[in-house]
Amino acid sequence: MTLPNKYSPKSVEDRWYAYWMEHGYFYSKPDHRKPYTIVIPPPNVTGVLHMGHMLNNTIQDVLIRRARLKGFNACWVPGTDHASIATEAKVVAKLKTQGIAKADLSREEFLNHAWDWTNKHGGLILEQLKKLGASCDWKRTKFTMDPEMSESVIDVFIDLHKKGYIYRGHRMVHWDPEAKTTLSDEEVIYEEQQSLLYYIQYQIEGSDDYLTIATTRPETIFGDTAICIHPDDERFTHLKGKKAIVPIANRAVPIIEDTYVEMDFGTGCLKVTPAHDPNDKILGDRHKLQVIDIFNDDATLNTHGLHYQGKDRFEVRKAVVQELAEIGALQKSESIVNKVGTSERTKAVIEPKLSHQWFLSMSELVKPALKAVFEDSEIKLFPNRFENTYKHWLENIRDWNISRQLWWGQQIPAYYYGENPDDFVVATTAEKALELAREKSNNKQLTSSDLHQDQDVLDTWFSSWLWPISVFDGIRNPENEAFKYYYPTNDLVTGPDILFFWVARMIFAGYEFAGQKPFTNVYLTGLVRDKQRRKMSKSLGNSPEPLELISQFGADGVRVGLLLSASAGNDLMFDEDLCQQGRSFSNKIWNAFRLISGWEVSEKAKQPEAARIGLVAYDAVFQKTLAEIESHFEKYRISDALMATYKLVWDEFCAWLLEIVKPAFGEPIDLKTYQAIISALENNLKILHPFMPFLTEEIWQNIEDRTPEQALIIAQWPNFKSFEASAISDYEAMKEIVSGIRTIRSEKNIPFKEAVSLQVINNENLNKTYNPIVSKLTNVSEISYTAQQVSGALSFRIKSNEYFIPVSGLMNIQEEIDKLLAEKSYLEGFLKSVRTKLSNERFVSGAPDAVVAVERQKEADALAKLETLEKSLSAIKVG
RNA sequence: GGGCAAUUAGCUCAGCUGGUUCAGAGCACCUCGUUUACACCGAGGGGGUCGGGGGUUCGAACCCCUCAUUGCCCACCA
Repeated sequence: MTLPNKYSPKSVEDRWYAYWMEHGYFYSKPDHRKPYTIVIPPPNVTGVLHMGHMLNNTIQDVLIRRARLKGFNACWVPGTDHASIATEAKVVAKLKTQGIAKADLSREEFLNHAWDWTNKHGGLILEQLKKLGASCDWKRTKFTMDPEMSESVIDVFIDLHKKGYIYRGHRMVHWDPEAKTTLSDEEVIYEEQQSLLYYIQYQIEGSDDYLTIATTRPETIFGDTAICIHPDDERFTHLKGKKAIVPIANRAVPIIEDTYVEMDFGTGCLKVTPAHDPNDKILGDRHKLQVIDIFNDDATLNTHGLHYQGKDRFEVRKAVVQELAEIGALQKSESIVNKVGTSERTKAVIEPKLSHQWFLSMSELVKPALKAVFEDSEIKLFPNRFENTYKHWLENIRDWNISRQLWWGQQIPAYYYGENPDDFVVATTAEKALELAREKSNNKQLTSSDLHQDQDVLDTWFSSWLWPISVFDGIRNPENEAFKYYYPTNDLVTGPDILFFWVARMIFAGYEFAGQKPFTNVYLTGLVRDKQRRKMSKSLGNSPEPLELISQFGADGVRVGLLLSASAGNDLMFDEDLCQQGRSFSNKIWNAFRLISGWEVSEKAKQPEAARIGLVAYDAVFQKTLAEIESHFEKYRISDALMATYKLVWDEFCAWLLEIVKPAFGEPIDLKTYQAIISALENNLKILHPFMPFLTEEIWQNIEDRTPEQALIIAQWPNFKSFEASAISDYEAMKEIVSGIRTIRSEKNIPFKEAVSLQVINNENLNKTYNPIVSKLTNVSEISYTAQQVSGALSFRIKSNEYFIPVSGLMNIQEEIDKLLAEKSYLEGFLKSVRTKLSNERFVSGAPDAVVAVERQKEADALAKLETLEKSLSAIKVG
């Protein structure tokens, strides 16, 4: 068998993915095993894979593959989200390029276009995930608008309405003038902006006097219905009970008094626009003010805007300022930093707007979600600092605006039958609604044409909050086998940006509709940024194309690269060098396999002693690492688990063990060693597999012919065995000796081929078992023991042991002396600090005995080593 | 304005209960090396007042106070 000296992922990855699919390893159905379940955070159905998805899904795949190897029935449910605002916006934009306006279409026609779009682009992202190696149970793929998923959403709406949690209200909500829909509080992002604060003069009715207000939104003067002053503000006592004239609009509005006004901000006078500011709305309610809405749905001005009718709000702002200046009503403007709400999806500046919307009362739903995290520890967040954020949000939660003025989504199952806003019923179908409506209205004559379904759809999150339940059909059919088996799921992996949108709400839904938590552990990943810490964005062009990265470095290389520096909750500064490292690692493993596979095996050859003891020691190191990896995973320290695996394979397996057992050139390897090495390699492949699925399966299948039942993906995780810690420490001491000899060879340019001999003063009574390894790795022909300093030799010291390598020819005595003196002075300093500590009575009496003993040991070691140094110095000077 | 977190080597980050894991890892860097798996390699090496200041303690990267810087979350000051 000849193998290329570089691992080429391209030829391997598709082949193994197809093999895994063909043999159904990803598919899960309930059985006697314990389940391990993850539901994917469903990406937007028309989205494309970005680096955030790569990170997020790599972590999920690592967890799933590991669980599979550990004997769990692993089930990773994939799917997509209909993302109402984003998808509807895309469809609207696409129609626009075809010259079709949404307004010209019926709801049904529009939805047909939207479904076409979804079917065309939908699921592309899931195909991309396959390139990454994601081992999802594709047979369970769900879409939040699948008929049964939508049905669950409607059922839940009706249930909550019955319980009295859902209500319809006339409220001030966040209006996105671009998407022409309301948004929930969470969908509004406040951004700091440099704005101008305008000082505008309003004439007092029936006088030449005027007052000045300060505002950042002069265009809303058309909606002014009062001026407000603080009742205690002595500057304005004379204005009480009077009226002011709104400039341009030339309307008189009352001057009201309210303690809400801050006397030191602006001028102390506030214009009140109840239709366009939440605070003004409260003031307006309190003082029974008129409400004048001046905007159309797209934030152009309506008839109240007079000659500005039909123009956009920002355009009008400039024009109004101009006009105010011309009529002498603009006193001044000054620069100010304020926060402006923008739409999370469209980035449009939000307009507060009064309208009828559907709300979900949160006060009851929140309770079990708080208890689950803070009392029962049923759910854990990683890293746990997010629990604070979670708590704060839950404790201050406000009712959830769940209606959206869109068509793409689940239409609200409310049917109106009368003039009154309360004349509606809620039902799964129009037929049932009619029945209910006849009952409620006491009007048996009502017909279906008298009923009108609410035109709005539900917030996308109102379907995705059911995801862990609804993917197993647990809403409609809670007794089904799959739901009972897989729910609650185990781990959720997602970004902190959707902690409120999604994670918290899934917890609400879990307790409310399934009576149980939806998952146990929430792993919150960081954001993937570029190496200058900037967010990845299309406009900056700093986001690498994931599939290109995969073709460049291999999926395994990219996975390793992403995971190496991604600790939970911390942002990841992505750098292609990381993928480079991942690819190098792939190649290293590949070449280790090449080496092993090239060996000729002899049944007659005897196992060398070096190989025998090397294998024993490696076994202990492997077990120790296995335990470490386990502990890292328990704490969700995935990058640490990977790093421990990386070092085990690269350093311990490749750099040490393989060098120890490697037969001489042209020589065969003995069967016993060979078998042990294969077994060690196989164990390594198992623990590597979650991180690097393709490469490991490739090597695994190359080691010998395997049946589908023997595939690595479903192999058994290595067993834990006890190991002797002392074996490891002796082995580590051996490494120090090897390193000491290599250093001398390197410093003195003694080539490896030239054998040297080693003489040892074994003060430490070091285990000689490892001598064969030392000899092999450093080409030491003979190791002998002595009690005397050796003259004419280069030396190094480990603890109080001294090692000599006699050299023929001249050696630089002064250099050796300097080296010894430097070591001596360092040691003296060290000894002094230890002794200072030990001579401190309070340390000796206060510190635990073990700590004091350690210090005394340090002192003894230092003294012993100093003694050997002194001897060497005098010996070398004499010599 | 309120809250949370971070600050350790050139970069990215560990450092868990204060003491043998105590100043570490990986990458990068420098020197050397065509040793029969791998230059996507090997051997060796340099590099940090643990953000500043104060305190507690026998002992502090770690606990407390304070200042600074950065990031995130929340909040209706026009």
